[in-house]
Amino acid sequence: MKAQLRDLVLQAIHTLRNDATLPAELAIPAFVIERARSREHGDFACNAAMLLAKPARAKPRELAEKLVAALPANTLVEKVEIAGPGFINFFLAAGAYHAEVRRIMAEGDAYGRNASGGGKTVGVEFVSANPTGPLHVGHGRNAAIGDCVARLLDANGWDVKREFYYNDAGVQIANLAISVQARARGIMPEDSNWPENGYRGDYIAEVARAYLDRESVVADGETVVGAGDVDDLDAIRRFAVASLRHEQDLDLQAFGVSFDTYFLESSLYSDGKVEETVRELIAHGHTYEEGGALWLRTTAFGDDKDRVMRKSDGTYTYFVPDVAYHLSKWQRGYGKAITVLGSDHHGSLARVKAGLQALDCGIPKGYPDYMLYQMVTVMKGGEEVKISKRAGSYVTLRDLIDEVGRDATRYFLISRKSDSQLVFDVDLARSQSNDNPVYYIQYAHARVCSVLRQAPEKGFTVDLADGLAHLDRLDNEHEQILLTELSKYPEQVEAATANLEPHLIATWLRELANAFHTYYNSYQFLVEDAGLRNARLALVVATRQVLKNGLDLLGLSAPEKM
RNA sequence: GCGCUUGUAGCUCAACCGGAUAGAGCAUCGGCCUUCUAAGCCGAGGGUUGCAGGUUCGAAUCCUGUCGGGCGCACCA
Repeated sequence: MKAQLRDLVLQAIHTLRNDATLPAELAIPAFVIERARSREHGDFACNAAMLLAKPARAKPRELAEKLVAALPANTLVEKVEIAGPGFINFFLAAGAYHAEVRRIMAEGDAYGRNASGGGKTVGVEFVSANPTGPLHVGHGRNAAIGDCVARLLDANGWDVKREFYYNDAGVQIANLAISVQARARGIMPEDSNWPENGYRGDYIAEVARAYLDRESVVADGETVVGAGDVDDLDAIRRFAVASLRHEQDLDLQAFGVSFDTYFLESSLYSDGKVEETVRELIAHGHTYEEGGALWLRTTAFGDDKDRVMRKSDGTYTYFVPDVAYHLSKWQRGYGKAITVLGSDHHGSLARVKAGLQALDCGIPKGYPDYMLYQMVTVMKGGEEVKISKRAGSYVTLRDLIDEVGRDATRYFLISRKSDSQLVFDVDLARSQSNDNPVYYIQYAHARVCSVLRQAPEKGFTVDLADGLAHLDRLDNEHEQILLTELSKYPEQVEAATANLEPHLIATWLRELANAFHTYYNSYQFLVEDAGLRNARLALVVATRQVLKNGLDLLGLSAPEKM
């Protein structure tokens, strides 16, 4: 709808330029067509006249008059008004909304999708937790954001690859192995000889027990059997990594999130990618030696200080494989890449981007896009919760899912802008039976299903084709509001994707559900008048379809009964 | 100290990258079930958008300053 109106205004501007009302050399300003905030202002508003006023040296309202006079005739628009400082307000014909309902019915699950991605490949990297423990709430927020963004990009016609990157060989993993070994030897976290930075959670004891019992565990397509030998630290490490990867997979499965690729940091070393990256950086002359270390001149690419690549002990700092990893994304054809990252890591953005630019291999300047999210605080009974028994020092994602359910957890974690801090109120999410917003939306879906179940019981056949032929019977205010709301969905999908703001979908779905519930409470759908009845049923079935499509974008279920 | 980010109703958050009278939920108060599920609907109160300037037809939004949160400033990951 927006695009059509934009075209009309553009044509009007051209007309005015041709008849010299506007200077011929005048640049076309970046005017917007936007949804009117209030119904008195019509359906859409355009600010073109106000933006043109100054360069054309005309009064905005007079210019608006001329623009309106120059608008080509169109069946979409019923009335145009000029208001306020010079807004051009469009009132759409009822037929424009009826056409949208027919489109929803015809396109079904595809309604709201678009092809703007052109089938190009985008890599979305998210979660990327090291296998040192169960996933925590922060990983949950990361997973919810990453998964929804992936779904959004898919709905915009991108070929989406979901990727999980993890470190399976670094300092933290060594620490994990030592912790499990200590547990296997019967040492407790309270004991004086417990390793200094050891992981203290109960899950470490479970891994140790499974290792000693020679259990087998499957992770990332491989089976690892516990060797049972307390002194074989390498075997312990392999078993522990597999165990925790397996555990994280169960967490992700419970959360409804899956990946196309699990990328191991160690593979960057074994495939020579790290060495290759270092060679390239040296070859392009952006490195220097100082104090026995090899430095990268990242300040030449916008970083605030140069970074060490190879320490004086000969090992690499973590940022080198990070650059190698993102290079690998580029080489694997991810023309666009999005990395979802906790904002506590934002310091690493500049240096990774700098590293990629220093490679001078055609990677675009802003590559990759980062989505940063702030920390999550969990509240329960008015107090902050910091501990879970299993993990010790943090609240696990699994705790939340078990306590408030998958849908509610996802909704709460996705419903706020990612760069603001999030308070997860367990009591609100759980008292959920009543207050939870996700139920409110799902209930609207279930209500439509219920109406359709009731129809035959009342002796009515549901004839949607007849309904579509009688959409002009929908003339009350609530129906108008609902029709308008439905037509916004494609715009919402576009906006949420363009700005990487999945919470917009969550917010908007609530508005759609509200429009439906209000309608439901004001009018009976199953009325005697067949034309009216079928028209109303067509409208609510279209509503159900859009609710379902939106819920699906957030990875939420659309129940038929509640 | 420097950098990133954030500040909107009592609480949790929106506001379509500058638009018209700043909107929802929770909480509070008051109404609506012999009619398709009351997990719902309707109404009321509640605001100097942290503060002070600036930019212009117009600012919660952009700029400057200032105050308060969060995070980061390693030859750690």
